[in-house]
Amino acid sequence: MQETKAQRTRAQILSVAQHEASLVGIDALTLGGLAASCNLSKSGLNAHFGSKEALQIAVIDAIAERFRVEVAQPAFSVPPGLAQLDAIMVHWIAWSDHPDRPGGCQLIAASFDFDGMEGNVRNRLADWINAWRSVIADAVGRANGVDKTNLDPQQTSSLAYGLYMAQHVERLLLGDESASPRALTQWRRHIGHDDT
Amino acid sequence: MQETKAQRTRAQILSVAQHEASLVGIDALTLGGLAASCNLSKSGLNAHFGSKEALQIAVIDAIAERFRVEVAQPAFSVPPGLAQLDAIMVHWIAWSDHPDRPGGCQLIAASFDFDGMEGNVRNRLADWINAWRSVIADAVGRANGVDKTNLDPQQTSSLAYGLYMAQHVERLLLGDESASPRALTQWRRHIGHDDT
DNA sequence: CATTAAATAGAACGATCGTTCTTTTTTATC
DNA sequence: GATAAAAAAGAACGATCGTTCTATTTAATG
Repeated sequence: MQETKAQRTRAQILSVAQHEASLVGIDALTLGGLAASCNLSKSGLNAHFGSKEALQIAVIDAIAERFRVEVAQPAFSVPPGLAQLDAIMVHWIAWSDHPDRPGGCQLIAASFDFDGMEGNVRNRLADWINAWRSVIADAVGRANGVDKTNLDPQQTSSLAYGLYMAQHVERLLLGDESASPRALTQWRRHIGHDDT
Repeated sequence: MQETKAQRTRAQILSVAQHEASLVGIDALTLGGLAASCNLSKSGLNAHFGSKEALQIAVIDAIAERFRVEVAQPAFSVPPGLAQLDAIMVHWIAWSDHPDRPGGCQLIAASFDFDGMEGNVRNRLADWINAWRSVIADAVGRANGVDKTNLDPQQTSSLAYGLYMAQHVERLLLGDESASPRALTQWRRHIGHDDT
């Protein structure tokens, strides 16, 4: 057997942790609650990571990896241009709205929890946010070249994040089901992409 | 003496609580920590509110009242139109960037903490977010009449919130000092207001 | 299958949380 | 200034947190 028991258990913990983090936030995860959800003892679970901080970082990394598969890869299978910018937002919002994330995107929510903290978790999170920002900005730059547009990469990247966060709050705090399509409409208007 | 001691102490607690809430979040406030910052005992402080939940609601109300004075009133002293929309964002961002809020706007941060919860605190917060959204949307509607523009009130309100949140994260998590002016520039471009 | 190592359970720890109860101090009022 | 009321302090509570240590069970290996 190539895959050891520990690897399987660890993967299961991280899967459950991602689900719980969507509901309560990465910072509010507890070893005890997580252990109960995994039918593990608190110490048995902790043995896989060593500390809560290490667990949180592992959760962030697991989320980021899944994000790469579910959002980045599909979006960048579309050739550069406005259609790619459109695909980025489509898959990004689908990620936030996915049934596996009943409380929405964990990383965006964590941004507001950790912005006033210090430490490794905050730094790892900031690294990821920065990375995805850069990915979007680069896609905007390429779209300018391909489709002869003149979008500011920085500003467009900020706008993407803003629409994404607005959609999160409107949908989950205010219960506005039209928030997601509205964000997508707004994005398409800004980048000047006709969705037909 | 018109003002009783309890009223003064309560006001001081709420003032300190607003400051701490900016740093750690409304949900992470603790009676013990707050009491220490106010040179009060834990029970002495709690006697003013009765429970942590009541304290949190009082903090939200205190923030909302100060928001009304520092943001809404100045913005709506400008006559309706695009200049008023501009003033809304100027004062709103100044609120987020104010030295009294070293961790940024407490209500926006709380939106991501309480969106997965139930209870009175969440409801009070959602009420306030909805109210300010409506205020912006109404201002957009009036601007359309005054300045012959055709801005969608819902979408423009969402955009305002989005740019505001993007600015928060960029400035406080990523350390980007240009985030605030960039949000304002983006807002002016969208509403078509020339800042001269 | 026996042996060793890995994985997990269980118990206990110190710390901190919100809340409650009683006592003391301070404030307001006559 | 005496008196009653209000405000604050102090101690204790049960609960929950992350972490650590030891014992037990399970899995991997020769």
